[in-house]
Amino acid sequence: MQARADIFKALGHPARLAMVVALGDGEQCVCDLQKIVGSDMSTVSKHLTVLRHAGLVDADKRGKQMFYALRLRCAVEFLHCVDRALEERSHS
Amino acid sequence: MQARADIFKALGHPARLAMVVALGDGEQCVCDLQKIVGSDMSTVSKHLTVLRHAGLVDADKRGKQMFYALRLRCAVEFLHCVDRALEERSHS
DNA sequence: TTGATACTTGGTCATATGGCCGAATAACCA
DNA sequence: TGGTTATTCGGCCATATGACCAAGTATCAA
Repeated sequence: MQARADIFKALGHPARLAMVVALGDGEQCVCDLQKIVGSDMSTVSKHLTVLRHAGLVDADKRGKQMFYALRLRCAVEFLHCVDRALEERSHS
Repeated sequence: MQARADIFKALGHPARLAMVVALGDGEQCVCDLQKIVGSDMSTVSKHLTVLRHAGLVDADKRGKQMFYALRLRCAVEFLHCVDRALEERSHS
């Protein structure tokens, strides 16, 4: 149960979730992800470590850049359902 | 993004996730959920407040018991995908 | 081999989280 | 009314998290 919860926990931060959403469109380097979340690169890097440790993303170093790719695609689908729920809630 | 992350965050604790899984089979009172997670009832109650606040569960008081029910059914489906991923990982 | 770029790691610190305890509240029973 | 059960709320405290800065590592380019 802890391992399963760790996956949700990893997604439970706006910066990490935003990165996962971005990675849904394909791999990105840390520098691109940094532009998206807007925090210090060291902070972004630590967030990516969390995602990687949870098995949500894969890392691949090419040249001096590190490319991250989404591993758990179904996270994006669940997010659609979450968005629909938030949508409904905002209408009441 | 914060609202979306809050949903994942709410599921990001083993006790809360276990309760959500249990609620997947139908509503339960706090006393039943307490037996499942095994912590103090006040702790369980606070966890349920987190789940309720995230919109994951609904609460309904009947008599002296409070019944909680799962609202975001798709969480269970996503959990299946998570389990498959953990399964695969354990085989490597 | 010096310098610049792209990351990661370590340190520090404020804030958030999660646990239990004990007290309040609510509903029902005697 | 008084007692028991079910749940929530308010503290309190230890630990976890997240942010930044500064320093370290790796790769490429001049």
